[in-house]
This record gives sequence, C-alpha cells and structure tokens, in this order.
Amino acid sequence: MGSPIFQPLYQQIKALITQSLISGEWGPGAAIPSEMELAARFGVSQGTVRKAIDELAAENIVVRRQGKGTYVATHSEETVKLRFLRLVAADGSKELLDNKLLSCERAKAPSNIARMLDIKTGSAVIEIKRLLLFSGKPQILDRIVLPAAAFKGVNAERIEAFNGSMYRMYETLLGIHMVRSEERLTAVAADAEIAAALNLKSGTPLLSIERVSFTYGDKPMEWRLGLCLTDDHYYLNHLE
Amino acid sequence: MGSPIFQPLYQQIKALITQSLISGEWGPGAAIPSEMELAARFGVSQGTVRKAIDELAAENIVVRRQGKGTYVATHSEETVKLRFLRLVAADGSKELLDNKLLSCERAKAPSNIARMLDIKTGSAVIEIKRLLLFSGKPQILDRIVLPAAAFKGVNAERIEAFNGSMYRMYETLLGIHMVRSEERLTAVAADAEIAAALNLKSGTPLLSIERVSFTYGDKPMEWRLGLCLTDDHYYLNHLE
DNA sequence: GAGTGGTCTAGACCACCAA
DNA sequence: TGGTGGTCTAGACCACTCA
Repeated sequence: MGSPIFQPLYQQIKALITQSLISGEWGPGAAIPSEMELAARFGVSQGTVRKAIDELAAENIVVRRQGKGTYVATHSEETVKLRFLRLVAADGSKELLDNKLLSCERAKAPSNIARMLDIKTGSAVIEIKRLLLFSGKPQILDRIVLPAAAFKGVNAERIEAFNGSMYRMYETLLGIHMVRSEERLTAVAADAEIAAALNLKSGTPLLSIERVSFTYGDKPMEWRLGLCLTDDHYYLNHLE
Repeated sequence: MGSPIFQPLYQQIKALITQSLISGEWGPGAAIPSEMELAARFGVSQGTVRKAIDELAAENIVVRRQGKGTYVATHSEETVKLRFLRLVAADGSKELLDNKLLSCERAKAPSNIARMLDIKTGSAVIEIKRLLLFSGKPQILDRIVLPAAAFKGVNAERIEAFNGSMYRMYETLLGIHMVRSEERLTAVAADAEIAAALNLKSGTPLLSIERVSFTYGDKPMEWRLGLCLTDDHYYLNHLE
C-alpha cells in the first residue's frame, strides 16, 4: 500500500481554520465565528472544533475569551506586547523602552539572509537599522531585513509613526501577523563600528541574537540581528 | 466573600497525580495506571482524567504511548536525551559529545546560588566542575552546584560511571527527576583561568548560561553555569 | 483478542460577558 | 436574558501493541 495519510478530523479542521487565517478572512484582532457556527459550517461536532481551536490557542495563533468569543491573536494588545523580547533587567526593574531609527534603505539580499527568508539572492529587500534604549541607555543595535515585495510602503516615516513597534506596523499596514520565531544566539566581540554605535569599548562581549520570524503557514518574513549589551540585562529562557 | 477558590475537577485530578509523582509512587520510566483505572480511583469520568493527563503530557512530565500506556517521563530515553541542551553545531552536523570531569568537592553555598536553590547561605553543597567537548574540541566549561542534603552519595566515581549524564544519574541513584529549567544568558569575556581551561585567548567572548532546574512541585534542585565557546555552535531557541 | 490510548459525538450544566 | 467559551459525562468506535 502507499502511505495511508490518516489525519484526525480535528487536524483537518485546524488546517481549514488556518487557511482562513492565511486568506485574511479574519484579520488580526478580529473575532472568529463561534465554535457552534464553525461546527455547523464544517459539519462536525462542537467538541471537534474545540479541539482544533485548543491547538491554535496553545500556539498563540488565536486567543479565547470566556463569554465573548475567540479572537485572532495580535501584537497590539498590551498584555502580549514585546512577546518575543526575552531580554530582562538583571535587577528585575520595569524600564522604559525607547528606540532610535538609524536608517531605512532599499538593498539587495545577501545569500545567507536570502536563504533564511526563502527568497533569491540579490532580490530587493528593505534594510532597517536602529538602536534600542532601555531607560535611556543604548542596549541593542538592531538590523532588520524584509523582503521588499511583501513589505511595500515600509519607510522611515511609518516606522517612526509606530514608535518602533515593527510587528504592530506589519499587522496594521500590511495585515502580516508573525506567529513564531527562531533565534540563534552567540557571543561576539564588538568591532569598532558597533562599539561606536553602542558607546562602548571595542572588543566588549555582546550577545548576538539572529532571529527569523514566520507568519501563518510557516512562511519566513523577517530576518533580524540584534547585538545586545548584557551588562545589566540577561536573556531569559524557560525549558520544558 | 473571601476568594471563591474554584478549581476545575481535572485540575484537582492533575494535582493528585502530581502528588503521587512527588511521593514516588511511580518512579521515572514507570507506567502509571490506565485512564480507566485512575477514573475509577478518583471517581470521575475517563474524559476528565484524560484532560488532566493531557496537561501533564504537554509539560513533558508524562509520556503517552498509544496501545501501551502512560509513562513517567525520564531523561534516560534516547529520544529525549540532552533535552535541555540547546547548543547546536552551526553547520548542522551531528557530533560526539564527550566530557571530562575536573573536580567534585563539598563546599558552602554562596548567597547568590543559595537564593536560587532556596537554601540557606553557607549550607553544604556539592560543587562539580567539568569540561564538555564536542567532537573532541573543548566547548563548554560547566560548574554545577547541588544541595548536599538531597544529593547524598554523589561523587566523582559515580559521575564517571554515568559518563556525565547528570540527569540520568539523579534519576537512577536518587529518584530525582528534573521537570523544567530556567536559563539566563549573557555574553562575557573569558578571564585567564577560563581561557586556560578552554584553551583559548583571554578576553574571548563566551556565552554564559546560568541554569536552575526544578523537580516536581517547582522545587529548585540544581544550579549550573556553563561558559560556552560559540565559534562554530549557536544556542537555538524557538519563540511562540 | 484483550487492553491501552486516540478520536468523535451528543448533551448537560457552569461561568462569564454584554446588552 | 441569550450567547459565548469552559467543564464534565457517557458511550461508541478506531489504531496500536503484545501475548
């Protein structure tokens, strides 16, 4: 026999719901139909829809609100802002996050980044450089690369308008919602240029965070490299 | 009114099962009773037990095996060995992991570590130092601190016997299973002593990984600090 | 074939929310 | 008060494992 590709009903339902998310039937922040409605639409029981939504909720793709309904996850809510930022102050203090845009230019994708973004080497990209400041002190030098084709209209003015909240901007302006990220961390020494930007001595150890972010359907959409000063901050990670 | 501590039935069942794990009724690797048996024992339906076990399985505390039963998770299985090791070769190659024990001594807990382990400053601890080698090259300098009270009998000989698989040793010798860890990462410069141990130049940037591991009931049991060379390796992390 | 976990259903009731 | 998600039950059937 060939492979008997068995897939549970609820997985198929989950895939169908994901399809609707990809197609944009319900945008970020919007309510999706109730479990009963979806059950009727797909001709399955409410419990099966529930299990499908359970998984989507576990993956932070969707948010349940008891008594109200189920909503497409967004990076705009206060509670999940900075969802992907793992850098924490060593003394546990709350702190103000500020950012200073350094540049926003069109460029051609170098091969290593192109591979990560699943685009052709040399194709058009938007390259953004910025400085992140915690409580007024420069802490992170960020370089962000976006495929130009999907991110039309991204420019310095708009980034400033969103005060550096890139994921909120992607959602609001382009309807692109980031679902998950992969990060690769190493320790590097600051070279002269970076040292100048972060106002520290050349050779200072920095935490290098390379991140690729994915939208629905595991499509890579953003590459970024953050160089972080970890004198009074650390990267916090929970392993299960 | 006071707080109306409502707790769903399945959460209570989950807590009861966790209690049995803490008490050691079923050791690491052992099968727990079937869903039907547990349902009968607790006087609830099988579906309710199922939901409790679902959560335990999602937290990697328990492992389901279709057609066989549900088992207490262990660090001894091939599939989950090195579950907490996020360091990956940059070129994606598989590699041999080797380790060289440097020392294993009794000591007194310094205040910062004592706080993390929820024990008194100055109480007895076991301190282990070792070198991890990937494909023969020294890559990580590890310092491990354990509360001596709970880890009686840990010594160099036994560590060697388990070939450096600490978590396997804790389980087998002491019945202590680590459920989750918290890691704090920073970038640091190698001082002279560390540089010598890892055979590199003083000042080289290293990834510092401070880890606290917890057993059932969120009890901290192990502190460790790993200093990692990240020339041809990186720390891989998935964000959702 | 007996026993286990995995899926699916149908229906009841509860807790929460908004109008 | 009606609609939503959240819990709980009971029972049917499927897929997998092992003796």
